[in-house]
Amino acid sequence: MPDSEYRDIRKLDLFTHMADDNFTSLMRGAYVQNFPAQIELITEGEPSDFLHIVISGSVDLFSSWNGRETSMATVRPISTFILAATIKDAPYLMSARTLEKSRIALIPSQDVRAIFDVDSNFARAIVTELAQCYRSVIKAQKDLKLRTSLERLANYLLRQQRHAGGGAAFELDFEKRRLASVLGMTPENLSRAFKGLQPYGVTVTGTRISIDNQADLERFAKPNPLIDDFST
Amino acid sequence: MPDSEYRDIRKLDLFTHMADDNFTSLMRGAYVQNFPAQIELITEGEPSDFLHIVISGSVDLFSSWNGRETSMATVRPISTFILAATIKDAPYLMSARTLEKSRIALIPSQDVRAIFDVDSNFARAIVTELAQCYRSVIKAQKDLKLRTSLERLANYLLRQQRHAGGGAAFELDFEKRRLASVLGMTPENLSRAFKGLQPYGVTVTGTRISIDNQADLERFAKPNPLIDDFST
DNA sequence: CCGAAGGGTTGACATATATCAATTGATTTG
DNA sequence: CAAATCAATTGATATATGTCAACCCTTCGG
Repeated sequence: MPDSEYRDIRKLDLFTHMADDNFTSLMRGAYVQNFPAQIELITEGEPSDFLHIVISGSVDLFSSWNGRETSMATVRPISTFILAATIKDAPYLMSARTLEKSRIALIPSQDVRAIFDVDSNFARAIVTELAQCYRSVIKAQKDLKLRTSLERLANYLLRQQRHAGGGAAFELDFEKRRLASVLGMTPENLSRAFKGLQPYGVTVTGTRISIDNQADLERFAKPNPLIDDFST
Repeated sequence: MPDSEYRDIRKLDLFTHMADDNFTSLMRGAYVQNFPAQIELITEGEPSDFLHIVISGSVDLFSSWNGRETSMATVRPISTFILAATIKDAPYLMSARTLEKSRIALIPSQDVRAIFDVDSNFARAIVTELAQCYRSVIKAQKDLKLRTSLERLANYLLRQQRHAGGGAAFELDFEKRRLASVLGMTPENLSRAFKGLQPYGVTVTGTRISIDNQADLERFAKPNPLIDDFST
């Protein structure tokens, strides 16, 4: 693993406070691999052998049941995924596939659990990370249960706008079909939802979104930090 | 706090492995209170001052947005709630109200965080608990996104049946209106959904459910451990 | 340049779900 | 007991969302 990647991983909240020895030992057992797009990295139901870290590219976490499939989240660099399964030594609840060419580090789960047992700084970091993940899913659940698809899209756009720097125009960082899945609707419906937001000053050109009337859209979307603010 | 309650709390996964001193010190700062039914214990958005433990009775965790409200979960004895907010020292994402006369222990959040910092067994237990909570919400999310309301009800009944011991007949442990909210539908729709399950051998009499044709219902519900098994 | 493939869009339609209003039935309360 | 509540149900209807098929448009490879 190149030194710069090593340092980038070390800087993750999860690893930054742990003892040097332990970090080194974790990394010794890890390996890094480049994957092409559309590769299924893990499959739900399988035992959780590795903690994954996305170094570059992006990964879609999705889930299937009875022939249906839904996108649960997208993981972007640099962050980990399936921490909970690793810690609990339980089967993956979600599958993961690369969305593009991606570089992924794999740390054997048993190493993570072993270091977790001896390094209390690491254990504490894991607590914070899991609490964060938990709260994110709760927010997603509130979004799903309390809002219509049009409201979900409107609030997604406002979040994405803020994430992109706050300007009136910005790019979607999803393919639309997957955005639809993330938002819990069909691609056809997403298309109509974009039209449904036109009266509130939303213009779409390909993946470029322009919010022409910020106040109007916000009045409709009614964003709420307890749902839309991912930092708390 | 009576001795028996003290011991019951001590036996919770969360507290069972921590040092005696630390547990005692946690409990010293705690207080226990009896609440009547329908009392709002906490309100979403408020700072998380206390970790709550339900000793008896039951508590509904719910959330509101734009005049709508939804039930997120029900907490039954003996377990804790809002651990994540306590740990992160972040605002509650959900409100909580007693469903019946309930006895609740309140542990100051800062005590929990302080002991968490010095007792690594406690920290580890918190990790396990949070990982469990996280996975439960992911399952709930899959349930919501991948299933129709009829399928959710069918699978809920199968889970509840198992929880009640596996017999063909059992009691709902929810008021129907709240079950509807938990399952993400209206009470009217729940009523119709019960009718919709009649062809699969489900009989409803008040809160009593009878599953007359187990195989039929399972064939329709297609239960899946990665969604319906709460123990993993 | 052509044609195939695939994402995106659109329209017509089907289904699922919510809403509203009215009624029933059980439970509580004076 | 009777009145008052409130949950549960039912029917009629509206709205939201999904499905299917067709088409458009871009991209990519021969």
